[in-house]
Amino acid sequence: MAQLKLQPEEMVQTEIYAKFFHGLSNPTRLRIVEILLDGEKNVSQLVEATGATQSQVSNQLACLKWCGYVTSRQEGKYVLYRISDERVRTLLQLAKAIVADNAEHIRCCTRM
Amino acid sequence: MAQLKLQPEEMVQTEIYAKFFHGLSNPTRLRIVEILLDGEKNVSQLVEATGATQSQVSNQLACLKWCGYVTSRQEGKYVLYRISDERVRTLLQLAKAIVADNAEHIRCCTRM
DNA sequence: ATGATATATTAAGGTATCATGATACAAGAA
DNA sequence: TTCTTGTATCATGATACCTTAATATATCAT
Repeated sequence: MAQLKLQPEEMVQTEIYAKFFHGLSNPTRLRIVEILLDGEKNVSQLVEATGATQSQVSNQLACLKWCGYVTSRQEGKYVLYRISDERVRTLLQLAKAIVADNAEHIRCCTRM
Repeated sequence: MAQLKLQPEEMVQTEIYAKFFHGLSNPTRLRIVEILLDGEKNVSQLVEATGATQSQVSNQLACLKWCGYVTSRQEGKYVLYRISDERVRTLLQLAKAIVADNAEHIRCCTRM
């Protein structure tokens, strides 16, 4: 039996944090976050900037929103997304700094 | 067609960072990292502390090692693991701080 | 109202990841 | 050597995740 998804009530702290990190574990989602760190964007702009499909972007934005990385507001027919917490910028910078000395290692990882 | 794993050469920066975050996206792996932040441990101690199987712990340690989170050294018949970069502690603290105001949101996330 | 554009949601299929169990490897003791 | 303990690897099966395509919803213009 593989990993069984827990019900919200039985999810403990560690699982919540793991889920939070999972938010940044997908290249498309991470790219979206990076782009939004440059400023508020609507979905079409994100589609353009990422090269992903509209459906993909919308779905990943939903994930990011659930995880608390982004918030959105409607403006006319557009929906504008932005980073909800400036500390996300620091988080990414820190991760990049840590990765810096290990990039080649991670690149070659075949275990996940 | 779902996600196709890229060859190391064609993996770009964003994918490397995503992979790095993926390292912390599994509860068992994250727990191991948290435990190791308390000090060097051997595999058996980690099995004991996490409640996971030996196989599971070894496998996840391999992932964490590839990602550069931990390093290991042999000492007699034991293999001791430790956090390879103290900044990982900061990374976790920062993540927890960001999550703090969004825990309930993340807990209920059904999109991933 | 209808049509056009922007975004969200859903279902289906394929791939990646994970847990399990078995097995292999390594080091020390007898 | 064999036995024991500690650790790593591998194959299998099950679940989770991602992508795609279709469809639904929303807003604005006509």
